[in-house]
Amino acid sequence: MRDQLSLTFSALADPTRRAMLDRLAKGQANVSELAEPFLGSMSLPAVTKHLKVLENAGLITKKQDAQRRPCELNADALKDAAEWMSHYQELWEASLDRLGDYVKTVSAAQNSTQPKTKKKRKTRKS
Amino acid sequence: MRDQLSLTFSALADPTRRAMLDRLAKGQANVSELAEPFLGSMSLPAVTKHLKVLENAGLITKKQDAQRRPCELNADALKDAAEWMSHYQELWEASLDRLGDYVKTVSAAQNSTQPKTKKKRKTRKS
DNA sequence: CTTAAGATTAACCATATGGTTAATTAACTA
DNA sequence: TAGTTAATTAACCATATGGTTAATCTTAAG
Repeated sequence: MRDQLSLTFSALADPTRRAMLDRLAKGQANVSELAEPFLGSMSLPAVTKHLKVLENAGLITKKQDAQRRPCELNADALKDAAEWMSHYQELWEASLDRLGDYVKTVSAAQNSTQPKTKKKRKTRKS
Repeated sequence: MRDQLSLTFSALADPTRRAMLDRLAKGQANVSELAEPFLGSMSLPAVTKHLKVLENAGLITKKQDAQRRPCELNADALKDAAEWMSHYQELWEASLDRLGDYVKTVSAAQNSTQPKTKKKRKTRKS
């Protein structure tokens, strides 16, 4: 998955890895600390692999402290992904507006004695 | 990949699919229209599969118009993912602030040694 | 009725992903 | 030195992903 944006989204596409980032958002943690919530459901090498994915995506960095590997979140690596998504924000906000309009319309219709009927129109021609 | 957030991020983790969403952000398009930019590099069934991924993630919907399948963006499906990422925004802004502080520090140091030099201009963002 | 257009499905293949257990490395500790 | 702790690497396995070609389906157009 060559491009950076794909690497980022791919790294986020796993609940274990997102939980690890959530944990790191509260501060540094070494591997066994990060692993602790998951050791009931997966092994330590599996955790190592997840951390490798996050590291390759640039979302975390590992330091060294004796045998420990304190991991640190690099929230900056989320910026490009967030920016990509922000281009769509106006679109989903627009759809929320349309929902709001619909709610208003229904509400108005209920209040009126002669509700306006909406014609259903078959729209041709994209 | 059971949970919705993973489905969404996973769907976004491919440049072809992101390009398709970008196209759909400009309005409806049927499958062959969406496929057109990629037919030099992949077959139509491959396009169908990508669209299936987007559809399963709820990011697009397909209608029917004779043999055509006009696809529509559902930007709303990005909201949860965007919200998840927004929790990290303050963190990367904090790191930018630290960068800003660093730049100021360096700049101040330069000004003290070379009082008449112009301030360094920060590189623009896209 | 036959053919063409638009798209999907089926069958298949190579590689990636997410997990395992066992072995190994690295650094502290008794 | 021997043992323990923290983490990684190796080898392996099952399933998912992203692609292919060939066949199929559906609807429109001759």
